[in-house]
Amino acid sequence: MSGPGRIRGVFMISVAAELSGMHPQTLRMYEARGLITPQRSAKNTRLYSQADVDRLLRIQEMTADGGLNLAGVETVLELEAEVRRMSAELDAMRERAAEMERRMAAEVERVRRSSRAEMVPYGAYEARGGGPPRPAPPAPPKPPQPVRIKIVRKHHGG
Amino acid sequence: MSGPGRIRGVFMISVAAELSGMHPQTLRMYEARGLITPQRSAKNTRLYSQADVDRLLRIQEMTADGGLNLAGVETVLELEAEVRRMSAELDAMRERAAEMERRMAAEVERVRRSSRAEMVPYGAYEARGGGPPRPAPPAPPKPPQPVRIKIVRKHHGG
DNA sequence: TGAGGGTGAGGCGGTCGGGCTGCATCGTTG
DNA sequence: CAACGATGCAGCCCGACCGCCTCACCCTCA
Repeated sequence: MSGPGRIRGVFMISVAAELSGMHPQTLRMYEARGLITPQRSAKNTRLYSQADVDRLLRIQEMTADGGLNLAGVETVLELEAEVRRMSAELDAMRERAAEMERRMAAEVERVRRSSRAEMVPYGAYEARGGGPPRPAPPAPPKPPQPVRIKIVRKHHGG
Repeated sequence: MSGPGRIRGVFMISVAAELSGMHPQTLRMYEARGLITPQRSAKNTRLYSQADVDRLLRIQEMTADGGLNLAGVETVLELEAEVRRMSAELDAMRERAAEMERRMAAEVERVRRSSRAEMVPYGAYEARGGGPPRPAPPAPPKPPQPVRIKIVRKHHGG
C-alpha cells in the first residue's frame, strides 16, 4: 500500500485496534504515553493512518515477541531510526566514493589528453548529499472521511 | 581506567554489586538472562571485570532512569553497538573520501607534469577497508587474583 | 588438624509496580 | 435508541527485584 493516504488518518480506533490486534484501550494508552499520535477529526475522534497501523504492528511485535516494555519500545524505535539514517548515509557515502573514483579516472584521462596542462577546479566534486532526497510534501488537506464498519470483537489476549 | 585489567575478572560478586549499586542476586539474574557474562575462577566463583561493571552501570542507568525492562536493555545494547559500529565505519568512510580527494589531486598533478601520457594503475586505490581496525588480542592468561574485601551492605532499593 | 565465621552459588517465595483489560459514564451519530 | 468513541477508574497478571535458605569452600585460630 502506498500513496498519500498512508499518512492520512482514515481508521477509527476500533478498526485500528482490529488491524493491529490490540485492545482499543491499549491504543489510547499508547497515545497517552506518546508512542503514537493519531490525528483527530473535528469531533475529536481518533483517526489512525496506515503508517500508524504499521507502527502499531511494529510495537506489537516488540512487546509480544520481544518482551519489551513501553519505555524499551520508545528507545528502540528511536535507535532504529538512527540506524536507518546512518545506513542510508553509509550507502550514499559508498555511492559517492564510487562516483568519485569514476570521476577521478575521467579527470586523469582528460588531463592526459589535454596538451594544455590546466588544472580543473575540484570544487565541482562537492556533491554535498547530506542524506537521501526527501519525499514530496503531502497533498493539500481534504476533509478526512473516517471508516465506519461493523466490528466483531474476538477474544483478545492469551 | 585502561589497560589489560579492564577485561580481566577481578571483582567478586559482592564487590561488583557494591560498585554497580545492585543486589548480588540481581547480578546472578542478569547472568542467567545473558545480559552479562563474568568470568569464573577455578572454584566457579564469578569474577567481574571493570568492563563488566561499566556494563552493569549502563544497565542500571537504562532500567532505573529509562524504565526499560531486561528485554529492552538487551535490544538497546545490541542496537547501540550497531550504531557505534556504523558510526566508526562512517568516520572511516569520510576519512577515506578525503584521502581519495587528496590522491586525486596528486594523481592529476602527476599526470599533468608527465610528458609521457601514461596512465597509472588505479588498483592502487583499493584500500579495501571493510571496517574499523580490530584491537590487538588480549595478553596471555595469568591466573586471576580475586579481590576479597569487607563489605558493609547498605539498605538497597528505594 | 578440627571448629567456626564469612562468603559465594543456586533455588524459592514474597513484594511492588507496569501493562493490559473490563466496566461505568457521557457525548455523538444515523 | 442502538452503536460507537472519549475518558476515567479498578482489578488482574507477570516481570523485576529482594530476602532467605541450604550447601560448599576458604580463612583463621586454638
